[in-house]
Amino acid sequence: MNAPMSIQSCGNCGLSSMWALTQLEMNRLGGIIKKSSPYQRGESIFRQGDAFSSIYAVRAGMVKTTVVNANGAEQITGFYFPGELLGLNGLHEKAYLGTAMALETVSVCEIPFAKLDELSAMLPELRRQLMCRMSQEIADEQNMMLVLAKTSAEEKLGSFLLRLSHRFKRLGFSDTQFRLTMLRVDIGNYLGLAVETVSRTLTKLQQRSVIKVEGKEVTILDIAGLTFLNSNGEQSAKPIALD
Amino acid sequence: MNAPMSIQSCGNCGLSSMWALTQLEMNRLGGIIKKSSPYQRGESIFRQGDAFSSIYAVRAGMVKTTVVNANGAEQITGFYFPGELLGLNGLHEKAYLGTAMALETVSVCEIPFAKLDELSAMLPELRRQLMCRMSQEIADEQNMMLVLAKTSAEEKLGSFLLRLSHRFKRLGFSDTQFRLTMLRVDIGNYLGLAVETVSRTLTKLQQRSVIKVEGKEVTILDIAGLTFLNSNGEQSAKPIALD
DNA sequence: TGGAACTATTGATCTGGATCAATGTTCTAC
DNA sequence: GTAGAACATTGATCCAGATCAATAGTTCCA
Repeated sequence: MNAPMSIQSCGNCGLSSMWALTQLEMNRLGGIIKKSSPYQRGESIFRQGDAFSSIYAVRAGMVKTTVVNANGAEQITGFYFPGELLGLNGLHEKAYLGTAMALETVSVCEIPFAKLDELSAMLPELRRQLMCRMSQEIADEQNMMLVLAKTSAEEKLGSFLLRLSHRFKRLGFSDTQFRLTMLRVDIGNYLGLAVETVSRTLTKLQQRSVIKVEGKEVTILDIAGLTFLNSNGEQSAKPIALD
Repeated sequence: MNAPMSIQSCGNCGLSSMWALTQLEMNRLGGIIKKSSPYQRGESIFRQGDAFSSIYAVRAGMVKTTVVNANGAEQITGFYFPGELLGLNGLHEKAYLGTAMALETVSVCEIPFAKLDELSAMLPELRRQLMCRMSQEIADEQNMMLVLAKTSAEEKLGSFLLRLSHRFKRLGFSDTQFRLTMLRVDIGNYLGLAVETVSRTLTKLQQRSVIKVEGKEVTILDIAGLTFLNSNGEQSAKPIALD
């Protein structure tokens, strides 16, 4: 069983399966969705400051979102998988608060928000799904805040790998063997660690036979070991919280 | 000009002014809102794991939300001011993902979510406001992630104080003099710092005449100095991002 | 196919903040 | 009021991870 070279979702924007909409609802939604041509690695889907008009559903490939922080440096705010929504944080500002950039060849569905809003008045399930997605995004970020606030480099990387694992599984891929689409420097940036620390920590976990790392390919050998990590590299009593 | 002993919002749950609804909409919304008796310090409004049924609008006083993390320790996920909404992260799980606890005497409005959802089908502006609030919550948390991921103790505390300052201002209070309702240990927990570091950093900022601290009362003396902090305690070129 | 730029790993050193410890201060309840 | 508990500050020490530096491996394109 090989890890995929890149992740692809199936169906209409990956929404049909994940949104649990009726056929009628899907058809109506389909009517407002625009499929755009694929983005190549490094291309941006929208940019910080652009006027907000649409949210985007990732169809295939991975996307990172970044903001330019106080010092003019780029800070990564998230990685997005197929089926996930981009741009949900721009509603209230009428502008995108960050830049969404393809990490590999990516295709997305553009969903004009005004139309989605109209439609959601008529389709209760769509409205609920949309709110649930936003709720999930809030919950997910709170989870990430926990990781950032409390943990050692090992815990941060452990949680990071577990989160990726869960999301790959949700997409129907192996949850024990997958590809780190993003660069080491991106991981460090996201987790608040120096690249060197990311590298060293991956090596350390490999030496302890918790994971195997070959370039971008990662295999989780001991998921319990990864789950029960604590700041001393010892086993802790309870798993690291997820989702 | 004295700092308030506790913050109180005016109007119907503080929603009328902040939600920009028509009188009709407010009346309809008012019909489904329950006002509960005040909570005393330390009392919880809802608890992690409770079945999700309502969101809550803070009317008066400050609230903290916490989750129990992997090690059984309590981790603070946010502080909430009057006018802000609690429980938005529970939608998709049908359960509250954390505990909301009063930091002082607090009153809230309970808004049953099922009814709010129904109503939002009919009232476009209400629907939009609700989504905007969720969007804002997402944006706010991303901002917090930036603080947690990148910054030194000084930057973290600087950003924290600035965020508080902005929110007090939004409520119509002084943005340069206010009361830290939460304990030092809460601040440390929230920011991923030891209590001792919080204390030392506040002292350091005071010695540099950026702020004045007297117990829970804080005065911002040099808002630019606080804004332009970077990890060296030097001035950086651009302000720390907010909201 | 070569080499320039980018990416990753590993080593050596330094430092900011955690931790441990002691003391001071502010609440709260009786 | 006062005692005890809870909270906050300050000092001393130590270590995880940042930073600096060198090298090795990859990718990309001319």
